[in-house]
Amino acid sequence: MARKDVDDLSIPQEIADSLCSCGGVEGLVDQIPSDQMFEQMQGWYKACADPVRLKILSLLMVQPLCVCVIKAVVRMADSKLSYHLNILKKAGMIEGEQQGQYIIYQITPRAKVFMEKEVKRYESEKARDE
Amino acid sequence: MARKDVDDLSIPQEIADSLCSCGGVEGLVDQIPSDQMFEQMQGWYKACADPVRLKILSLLMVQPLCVCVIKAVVRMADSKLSYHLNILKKAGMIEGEQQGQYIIYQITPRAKVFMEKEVKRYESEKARDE
DNA sequence: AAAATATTTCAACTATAATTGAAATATTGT
DNA sequence: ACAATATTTCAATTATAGTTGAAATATTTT
Repeated sequence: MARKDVDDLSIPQEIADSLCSCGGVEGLVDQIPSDQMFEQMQGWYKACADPVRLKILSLLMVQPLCVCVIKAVVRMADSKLSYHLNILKKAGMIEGEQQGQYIIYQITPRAKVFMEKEVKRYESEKARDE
Repeated sequence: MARKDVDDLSIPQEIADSLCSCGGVEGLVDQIPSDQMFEQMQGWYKACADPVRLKILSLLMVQPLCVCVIKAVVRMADSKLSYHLNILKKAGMIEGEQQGQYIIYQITPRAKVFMEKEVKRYESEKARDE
């Protein structure tokens, strides 16, 4: 079965051999996560695919903040900031709670773990490159 | 200076207090990475913000593969696949090398480290949720 | 209850990303 | 040189994401 898959594709011998030893195209697919998982993982990467949103996440790693303080740092129109906050909220990376006149946002524990790891990874790579 | 920043914003007392103890808006900014870093980090998240591209990365974590094998797994038009491969290549997450008739792609070491960590993180979170 | 402040929502618009199919390029086998 | 296969490139289109400014909502202060 696996052999057949591989033969049908007419691929380079080297690739074909190792493909066979891992069970052909079928075996390959068995070794990777499910489509559903890629679908879900994608969400956070989309949310993080913007420098302003990464900055907001970093700010909230320091402490919870109201929108006005975030605004004072990122300097953009209210509605624009609100749009980006909403994307992070929908992705489950931040949560907002009304406190009186203000809405205080905080980073979710899971997003904090993610960001801590990522900042470390990035910095260790940068350090190695120098 | 920091005190002034905070007063100008007229923010909730609780936030104001902790903002002051960390040096006001200025102090806050000092504690987060540079804009340039967010700009650079963004690149990989953009590249990963698509389930097909995540799947391709996972496939290449198993072994280097020619385009035709990747195509056999992800099942899409050549030009579409090529488009996504190019995005991963431009982001520095994969590299392609012509070998005869074929082009063999492989994941870069840095991208492999990233993906390994991410898959682990995702799975440990999923495990905790159950 | 009216005015002030903080924040969000909405609709119109602009910009960027993804898809499509045809044509181009590169390599191999005849 | 020619036909076949693998892959990319291109231009046109469609779809999605981001921006803008005005209006709406929520809360507090007067």
